[in-house]
Amino acid sequence: MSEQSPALLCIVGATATGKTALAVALARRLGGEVVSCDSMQIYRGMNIGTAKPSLRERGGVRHHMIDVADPTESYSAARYAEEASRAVDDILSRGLIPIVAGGTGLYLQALTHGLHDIVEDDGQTRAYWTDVLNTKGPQALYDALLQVDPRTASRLSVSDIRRVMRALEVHTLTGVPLSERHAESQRRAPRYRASLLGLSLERAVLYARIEARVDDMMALGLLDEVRGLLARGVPADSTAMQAIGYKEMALVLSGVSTQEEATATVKQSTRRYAKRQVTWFTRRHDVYWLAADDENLLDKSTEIVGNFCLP
RNA sequence: GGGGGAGUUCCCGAGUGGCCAAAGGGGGCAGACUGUAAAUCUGUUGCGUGAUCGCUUCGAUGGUUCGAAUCCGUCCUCCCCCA
Repeated sequence: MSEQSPALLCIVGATATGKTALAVALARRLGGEVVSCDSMQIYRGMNIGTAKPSLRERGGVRHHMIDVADPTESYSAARYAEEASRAVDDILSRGLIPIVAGGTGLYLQALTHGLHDIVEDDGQTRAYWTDVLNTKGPQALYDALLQVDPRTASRLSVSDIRRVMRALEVHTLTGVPLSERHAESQRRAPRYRASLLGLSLERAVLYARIEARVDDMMALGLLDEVRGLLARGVPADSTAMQAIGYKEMALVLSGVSTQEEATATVKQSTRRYAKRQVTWFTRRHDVYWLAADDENLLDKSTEIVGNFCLP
C-alpha cells in the first residue's frame, strides 16, 4: 500500500468553456492522456450533440472514457468511477500523466472520492418502491424513508422522488441507512489527490458561446444524428436520449415541436445546465479558477500544474 | 361609420370594491446533489439591504368611495362583427 494516493489533474468547468482543448494542449505539453468525465460522451453514436471531440480536436492525444457504452444501456456514476479509475491507473502505469476533463460533477466525485459501497439491485426492490409510489404517492414514500433513515429524509424534499427512492432502495438492500453509508465513505481516504483547475467565463460570454455552439450543432446535423439513433432502436426514454439536444430533437421528429422551438429550448436548457455546473464546482473550495478566455491560458495552467498539482 | 370585446407585475394569465404587491404557469436569479446527474429537486422574483412598516404598480387621465386592478367619465391602443 502506497503512503499516499496518486495526484490527479482535473479540468472542470461549465460546458463550452474549452475544457477539452485545454486538456489536449496540456497533455501534449506534459506528456499525458485525456480521461473524459462526461456522462453523455460515453455513449457511442452521440457525437454532435455531446460536442464530442473529433479526432482532429484530440490532436493525437489518446482519450479515454469516450464511446464506452451503447445508448441503449444505462450508465451510472459507479460504473464510471470503476472504468475511469482503471484508465487512470493504466495511464499512470505507463508513466504518463492522466488529465481528467469534463463537467459531470458527480462522476468526477465518484472517480476521485468513490461512492459508498456498491449496492446491487436485486431486481425487486426498486419495483417494490415504485409500486408504493404509484399506489400511495410520494408522501407515503417519503414517510417510509422517514422511518428508516430520518437523517437522509430531513435533507430531502418529499418531491425529490428519485433521491427518496434511492435512499429507500439502499436501506432495503443493505439494512443500513444511506446517511450512515455516506458517513462511512467519507471517512475513507480519497482514491486520488485531485487537483482541480476550473475554467470560468463571464456569464454573458458563456451564454453567447453556448448559443453559438448550439447553432453549430444544428448546422452539423444534430437532427439527423438523433433520427439515426431512434431508427437504430434507441428508446426515446433511455438515459442517453435525455441528453440536452437529443430529447428536444426527438420532439421535432415526432412532430410535437418545430425545429426553431426545439433549438431555442436546447439553448435555454444548456444555459441552465451550465449554471448548475458552475454551482457544483463553485461549491468545492479546492478549485483553482482561471479565466477560460485568458490569452495565456495554456502557459498559466502549465505553471499552476507544475506548482500545485504534480508530485 | 355602427356594434361587441380586450389592455394586469419580465412574458403568458387569474383577479370585478377592503383579506391584492396582486393566484397559477413560463422565464430570470440563487441553491442542493454519494449507482438515472446534460438527470432530479429546492428557494426566490416591484422598490426600500430586514420588517406584522413605508413607497410605487394593474393602458392614460379625471371622478365616485372611508377604501379601487376591480365602479363611472373621457382619451389612447389592439381584436372581432356589421357597414
